Amino acid sequence: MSESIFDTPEKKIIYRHSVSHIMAQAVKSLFPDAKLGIGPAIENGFYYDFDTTHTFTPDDLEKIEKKMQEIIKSNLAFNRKETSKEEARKLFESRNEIYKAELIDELEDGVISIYEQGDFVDLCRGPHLSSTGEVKAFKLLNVAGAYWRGDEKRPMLQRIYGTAFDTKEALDNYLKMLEEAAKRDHRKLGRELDLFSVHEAIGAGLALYHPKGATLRFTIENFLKDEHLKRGYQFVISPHIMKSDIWKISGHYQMEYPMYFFEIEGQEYGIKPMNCPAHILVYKNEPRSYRDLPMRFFELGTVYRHERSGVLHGLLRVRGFTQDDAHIFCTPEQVDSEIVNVLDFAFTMLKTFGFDEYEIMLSTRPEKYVGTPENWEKATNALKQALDHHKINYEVDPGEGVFYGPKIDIKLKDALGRIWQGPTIQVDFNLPERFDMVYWEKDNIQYRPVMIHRTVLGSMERFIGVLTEHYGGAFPLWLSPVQIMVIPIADRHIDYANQIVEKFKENGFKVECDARAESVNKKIRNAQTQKIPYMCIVGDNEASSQTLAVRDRSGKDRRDVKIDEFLSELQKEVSEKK
RNA sequence: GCCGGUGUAGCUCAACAGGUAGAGCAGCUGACUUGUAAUCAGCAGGUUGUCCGUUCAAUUCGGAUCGCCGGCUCCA
Repeated sequence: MSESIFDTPEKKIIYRHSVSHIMAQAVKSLFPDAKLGIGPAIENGFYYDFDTTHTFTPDDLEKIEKKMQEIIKSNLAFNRKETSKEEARKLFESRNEIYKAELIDELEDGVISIYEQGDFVDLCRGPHLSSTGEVKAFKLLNVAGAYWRGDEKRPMLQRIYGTAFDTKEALDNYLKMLEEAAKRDHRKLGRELDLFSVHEAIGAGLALYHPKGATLRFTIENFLKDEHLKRGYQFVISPHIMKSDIWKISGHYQMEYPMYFFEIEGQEYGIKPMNCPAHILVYKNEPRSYRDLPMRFFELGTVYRHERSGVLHGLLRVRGFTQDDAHIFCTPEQVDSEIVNVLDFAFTMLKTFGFDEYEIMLSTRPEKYVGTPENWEKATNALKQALDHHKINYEVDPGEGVFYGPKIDIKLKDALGRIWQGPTIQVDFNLPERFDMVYWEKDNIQYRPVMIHRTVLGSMERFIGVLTEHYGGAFPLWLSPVQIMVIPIADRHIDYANQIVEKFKENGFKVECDARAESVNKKIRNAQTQKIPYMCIVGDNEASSQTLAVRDRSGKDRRDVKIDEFLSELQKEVSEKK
């Protein structure tokens, strides 16, 4: 056993949870009317929810921090007490803690533990530190609204977030890490690297790709298309608007899916939020035999969804986005192998793009569902087996499947560790039914095909956003929108620089020439801040010997490099996608 | 959508307690022709997000609205 109070994940939780109690005590002493919500430890910190008529300001956070310091200084013991449910209820009701009383009501009968430090009492399972004086370093970070019990129909409380460490240095390092992460924010890099923009005049959640952003996207899309062809997918293309009739068949209309609707000559149309109905109609366009299956239809399908204004976030959450969408129609027997293949596809893609950190969730049958329990069981098992087949660690998210089928979600992290859903594999029993899809078996009987919805990147927008943060804007050569910057030292070297540029272009590289009448230092600095992988600086030496001076973005500098040798190096690097 | 914050030049930021806006970078012009992270000088650039209100006077105060930021809820 270690003496440290902060060296395992469990101990960190105890420590931070204790700090959240100290914060709650401080808040109660400064704002006695504040009612307590819940106050758990979370990854990298803690929070506590309060219901009070006072609105917390940044100044308040400082005051609360001061109070917390006092509490820590007075080294109050955390005392555990056990009591009955009724006693506990009485206690918290007498203190006007209606939220705690509600929590107690939902606890099972029996012993209930409460924790006290000084005059502060909290319903809590514990455990805690032994006394407040053990806390060495903490900081309150921000205040945000949060619905009581995460239910938007219930009151909104004020949540104060904070973090705590066992040393001042560790706290400072964490705060510094947050600052560094903010520099990798794709919204900041998107502007600095001239990748994309959003405009109030165009609308929230609607991104414009600039030439460099579009180049990056095309590179990814071209690669995606090739990979899909290799894996037996066929391309389809569908329109952006479709009559409401089809959204009634699919059910989006009745379930009030957040779509945009409008009218043309008295006929109502909806802008597609999904591509599936179109793909289904391609399938249904003629009779299908078991010999045709599986059919895999792929589309870079641009969809629009009315996302609520408060959820929009750079490229990571937008209202118009392009999914790398495909629908696989197969026989029940083919489901297993199709899922294995899709998972393999998704992981191969993530690996290619350098992602090694992601979370995988298997979402099972929700309360409201269509299809038979047997089919759900079968599909869920197919998903499980595919995960096991790839020896993948995953978590089960019980009841979080879509109403039409279970799914596997792969979640990617942004620079700050926030989680965004990327690739998804969903088994669907609903739409084949609603659209009355069939195929003819050997026995000349019609059967219902199984449908699998899947993306391997998620959406181009979200993927590019996460990818930008992942690389901090320094994309590997094959993805870089500008791969090489040629920098002539003086005007007399521009001709040679242009020859070099042509040579690179002929070989399929994305190259620019900085022929401005600026200093070499400035041009290098510029290319450097643009995170361009290679700079070719050319002056008298290079022009006379037909060579290059190559500087890479790590700052390494090589002289007298032969052009053809450099070209083949570049080609190798691109083909390796490193 | 909800809670809180915020909105000044293309970008990053100034402008004491209301007195009608300033810098650096970027841009343009000129000079310099440069050897591995910012050459110098000049010029230009804003009805302070928008609308309404309070006031002799609003970037500054109040309201509404739009956008953005942090959360919550919801999702690729």
